[in-house]
Amino acid sequence: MTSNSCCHPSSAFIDFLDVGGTMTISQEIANLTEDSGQDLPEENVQIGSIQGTVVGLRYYTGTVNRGEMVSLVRQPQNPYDRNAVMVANVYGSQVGHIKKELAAPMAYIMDNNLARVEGVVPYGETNKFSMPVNLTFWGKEENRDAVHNQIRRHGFKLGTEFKGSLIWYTTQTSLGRDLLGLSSKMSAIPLTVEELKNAFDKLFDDLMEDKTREMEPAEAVCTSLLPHQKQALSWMTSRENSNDLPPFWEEKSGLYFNVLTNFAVKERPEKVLGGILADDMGLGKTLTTIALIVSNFHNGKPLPLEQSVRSRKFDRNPSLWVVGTGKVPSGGSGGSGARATLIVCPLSVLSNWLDQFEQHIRADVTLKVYLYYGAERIRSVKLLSEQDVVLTTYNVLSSDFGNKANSPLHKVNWLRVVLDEGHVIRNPNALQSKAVLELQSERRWILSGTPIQNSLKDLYMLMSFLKLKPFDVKEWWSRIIQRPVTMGDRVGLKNLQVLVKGITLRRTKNSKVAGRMLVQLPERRVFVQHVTLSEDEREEYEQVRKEGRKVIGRWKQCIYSYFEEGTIMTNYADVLAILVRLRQYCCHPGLVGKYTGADDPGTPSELRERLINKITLVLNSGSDEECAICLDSLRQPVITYCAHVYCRPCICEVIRSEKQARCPLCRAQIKTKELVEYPGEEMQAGAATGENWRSSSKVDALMSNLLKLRNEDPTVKSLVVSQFTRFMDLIEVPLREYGFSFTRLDGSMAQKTRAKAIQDFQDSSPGSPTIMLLSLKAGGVGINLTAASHVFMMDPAWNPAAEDQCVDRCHRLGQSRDVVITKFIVKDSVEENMVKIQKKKQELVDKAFGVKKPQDLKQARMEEIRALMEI
DNA sequence: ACCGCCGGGTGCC
DNA sequence: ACCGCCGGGTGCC
Repeated sequence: MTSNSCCHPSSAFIDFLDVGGTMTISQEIANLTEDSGQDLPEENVQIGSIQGTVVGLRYYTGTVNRGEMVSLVRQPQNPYDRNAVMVANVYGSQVGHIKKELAAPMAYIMDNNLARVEGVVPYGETNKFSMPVNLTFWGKEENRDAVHNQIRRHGFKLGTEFKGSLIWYTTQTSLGRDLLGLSSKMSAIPLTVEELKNAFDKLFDDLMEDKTREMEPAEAVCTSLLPHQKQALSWMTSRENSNDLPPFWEEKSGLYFNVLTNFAVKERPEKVLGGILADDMGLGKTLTTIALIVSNFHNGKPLPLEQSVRSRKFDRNPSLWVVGTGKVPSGGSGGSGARATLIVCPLSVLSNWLDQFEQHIRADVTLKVYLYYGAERIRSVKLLSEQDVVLTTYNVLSSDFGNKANSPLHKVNWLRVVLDEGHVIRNPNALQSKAVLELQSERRWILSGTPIQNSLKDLYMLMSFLKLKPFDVKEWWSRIIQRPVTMGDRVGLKNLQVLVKGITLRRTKNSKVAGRMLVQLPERRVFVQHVTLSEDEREEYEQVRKEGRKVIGRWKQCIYSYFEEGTIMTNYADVLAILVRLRQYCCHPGLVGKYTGADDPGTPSELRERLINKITLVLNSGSDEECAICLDSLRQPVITYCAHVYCRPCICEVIRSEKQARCPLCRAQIKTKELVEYPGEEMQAGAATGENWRSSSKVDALMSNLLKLRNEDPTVKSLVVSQFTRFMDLIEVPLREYGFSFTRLDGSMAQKTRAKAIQDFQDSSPGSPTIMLLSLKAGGVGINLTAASHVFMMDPAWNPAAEDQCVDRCHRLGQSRDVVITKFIVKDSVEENMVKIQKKKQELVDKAFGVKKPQDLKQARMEEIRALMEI
């Protein structure tokens, strides 16, 4: 028998998808040093099993069924025995305790994280005083001996399976075995990596059976819905009005029974009203949601709205944004009386929601929309409850939640909570995730174009938000879905598919309705324009390249031979620093700041200098870095000693809320006084946008394109995209000089200015800006820039997906012209190297999964770094 | 608990 | 009998 650790597909290969994802540099660096998670099969093998006894049944109310899964919880504070191990059922009710003799070694194993213990009660469910429990130990291979020894020292012995249980339990599926706590070594042949990848790809591909019924929106919606939007509306409405039991629950002789855990309760499990709308970007999730809000109030009736002869007064500035007159009709709200829908979204799409409400709701009806945002927001539970819609951001929500005493959003009983770009709550440790879980609502929706970012772990948070019992508790999610699936268990995968299918609607741009494409988008054509540096530029570039090679040469040896994690991280950051300089030279020599070479971090002041270098690098990389806590653009950026960058308020909140605060990205200990601030721009070399401005080959190439375009058709609008905001500063000079009207959007802009910039650009009246300077990641997804039909990519990004997403902002629903994309690449430079890496990443994503094990994953990362160093 | 364990009652065959 | 045996009281951690 081979060991479990050798050939099972692991979640690592799913994580590896991230190469095509949208990682920021600091996340990339963090990933190099991080272990790849806790649930890799290598760390999650079956160490052994033993039958134990649950005692003290008569003192507790929790009951179990034959074959039911139970959880084991340490009770170190138990006054009778500090080794106490409590046994609880799926709803968390205590069933009893593990008999103390066995609890003693279990306590040691659990407290020292040698293994996780899972229990299943095989029979004896009606016993009065005690019952057997099959215990299975899961943990890292390296802990196997320690666990076995510990058990043996107390006079027990771990076996590999339970004897006799199969006599009455005939299910031959691996799930059946799992329910008994049996070894899954006996399971059917596990899925191969390819099969699992395929299954994963298809996870959200719904065949649309039962989901093709259409529904007309309420009259208050003045936009006519496309067929697929009517289908989504119909499906969402039926999800909200459903009386069905949640997935995997059945009614059996007056009891409600969960077929996966064998758990039964008298009370009907709470209905899960809502789900995941996972349509591709541009299919109109926002419009569909607006239609849902006004079309499906209580009892399947439309939201009662007053008609008004007055035309709508539209004013963006006041925080109270009421469409029409302000009176709330009293009648018509049946049931609980909950009225308001809360929409939580990233800052970048806030204005889009307002636009869409204005655009799609008839001007003569009264829809109360309150923008709960900004310092002036009114924290009144009453006011919020009386709205039809309350719009807010993840930041506002978590910042209110942070001040526990005063979070009005958490005191309202919402009719509906909608999480836009809901995948941002994928990290359960983030404050905003916790804040979102605490919201009280009858119905819950997640809107997301990318419901699974990189692994199953992300899905857990979504289940948790939807309150899909028992998957809202980590242990049950892991036992029933995550672990079986990552170990290639077919039944586990089947369950996952049933689960996802029941609550998700996903269509892609390529989906078909009755044989026709959902949406026919205009073409998009990509041209690469090679730029040759002038002699002067080439000379400077070569100078910097030589310096860089010298620095890199110094570490190459230690990287090529094996490497210490710490060294590799700092070196990787330094390699990136050198590369940023070269990339800047390719764009414009005026971009390049002074490079302060980094040697060993010795004294704190040197460390400090290194950290300042690093944060400067991150912020100037032009990638509009996100804070990993709020997942929004960095505000008051600070860097930790472990070299991770966050917003100061976010990380301070983390430090405040935990006794032993740890870095959310790498779990290193962090302290407020060790945070290093970004010193600001003053140490930058002046970008020379003033009198001594000079052009560059790339700027010349851009300008000649723009001028030619204006000659051909003066109404054509273009996006000029760069990762370097200071490059955008430089480009502004010739744009002005040649009389272009332009606007600008970058990560540093406040919400108001952003919205204004987008609005101005989208405006088609004569004299409106024809060019938008756009920083690659500004604002994230969701922004609508369909006025543009040309995109100029000034500098290549590490990540091809980031470029695609950027193009998607104009190549989406509403675009009437073909979209032409021009990518500038400097010949014989780091940029060509980057294009190669882009291609490699894309290949990996496409055919993917040649990589299974974390070692290979690390190897792949190393290959990438090596490739990067070939400058 | 139709057990094990405890401790009091008891004591030839 | 400083034992064995009996049978009642009792019972998670």
